[in-house]
Amino acid sequence: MKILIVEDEAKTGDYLKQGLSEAGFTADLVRNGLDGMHEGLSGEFDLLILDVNLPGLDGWQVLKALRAAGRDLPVLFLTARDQVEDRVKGLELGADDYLVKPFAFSELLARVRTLLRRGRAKEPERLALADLELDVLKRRATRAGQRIDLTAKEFALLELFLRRQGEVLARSFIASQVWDMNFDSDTNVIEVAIRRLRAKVDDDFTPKLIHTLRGMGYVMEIR
Amino acid sequence: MKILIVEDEAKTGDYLKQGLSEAGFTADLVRNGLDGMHEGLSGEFDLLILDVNLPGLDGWQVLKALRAAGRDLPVLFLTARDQVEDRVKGLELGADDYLVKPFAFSELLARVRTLLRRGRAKEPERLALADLELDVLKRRATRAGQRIDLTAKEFALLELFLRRQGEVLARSFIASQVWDMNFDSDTNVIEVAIRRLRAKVDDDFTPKLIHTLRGMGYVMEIR
DNA sequence: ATGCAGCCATGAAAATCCTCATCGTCGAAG
DNA sequence: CTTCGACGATGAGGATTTTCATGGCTGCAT
Repeated sequence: MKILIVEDEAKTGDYLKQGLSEAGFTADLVRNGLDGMHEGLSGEFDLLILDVNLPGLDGWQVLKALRAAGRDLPVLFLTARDQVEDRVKGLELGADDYLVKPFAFSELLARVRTLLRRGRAKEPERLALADLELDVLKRRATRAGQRIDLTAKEFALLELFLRRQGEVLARSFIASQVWDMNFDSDTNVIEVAIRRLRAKVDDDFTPKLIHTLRGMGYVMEIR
Repeated sequence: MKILIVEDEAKTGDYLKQGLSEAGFTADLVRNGLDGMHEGLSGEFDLLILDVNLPGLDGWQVLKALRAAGRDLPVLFLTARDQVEDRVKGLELGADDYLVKPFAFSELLARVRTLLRRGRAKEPERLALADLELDVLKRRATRAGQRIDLTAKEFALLELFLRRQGEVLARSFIASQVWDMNFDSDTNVIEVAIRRLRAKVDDDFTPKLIHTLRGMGYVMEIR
């Protein structure tokens, strides 16, 4: 799989190239938008990692040019800060995912793999149950149309629940997914996290969606 | 490489066995101390992961029996809480490393790999510079004989500095090691972390050990 | 029916970590 | 030597996450 990286900052670019190579991809790096556009038009890449901030031709312009030329490869945007406008603009122009700098490399790798597997996303990825909705890309949740702000852990937990709705999730499973922890009952982080999530997602609404199954774990479903 | 896991709690045991198998090791699991001792005596394993809390024969007894029989394989202890006595007792009995539950699987994997690479530790692993000492196993730091409490990040940072003493560590490198982050200059977490570490390790002592190299990064050394 | 034990919920405090604004300092350039 | 700009230091504030203590509920045993 060939990946093109368009990134002007030397350290970040090298880091990405090396990391992706070590992960078994073929990665090429160019350091400005113009080269990025040319290479991207060549059609030999399966994925494009595109920094928004580039000298000269910026990321948006590169993306626009590629889409205009009918290039359909998946594009992962790198944005400098968590500016909602940036994200939305990128997604509208046809980016398939984005990542806010600074980010963990493992996170990037996960997204790259997802994009390569599923190709270009035609639909924004949305998860929902009853009137609760989660826009995974924009990292935004709403219930009954009301915007809900979530922290990182809350988001991870809710995403897990929504992806597994109707399934009973054991604490050990939740711990391994959300905390990367081998669960050993000497902490109640999970209960507390569930509490926080409930406060935001269930407390002021009906019907309740998060249910406790004594001795087993939790389920998300309509009752 | 064959690894023997002695763990009574089903979930934890299965989790470990599966995780280690997926990482390319051959892992066998037994659920009580007696079986653990017998399998351990068989001599066909390269590493032993041993829970302290076991019904019947506990982890310490198993370890003692193995060492008494002259078995020299590396042993990684799992302790339930961060009880200093437990750690010390385990290490005295001849454990080579320990891990406090709950733990991240990646952490376990890292330790397993270290142990398999270096074999039995004859010496407790200590890092030092001037009158600053760090006992990596006990996760304890002292300077001029005075005990210093460190948080997780502080510990990781200090360990990095001590392992690389005399080397100039660029921010991007520190970020990748301690934060698993792709560094992008829009945050000063590193400066802040250095500040906190200096407050504990350098502020009240002479000579200073952490030095700033403008435009390059930081070094730990005696000046 | 009553009591008990285990499990879970909950609020509050504490710890840790990150962000932000401001200030100081170093070094190059004039 | 002085000035300026960039880089780093620092303190305070805030957000998030974890720990802890307590109390309630459920289902089983008596």
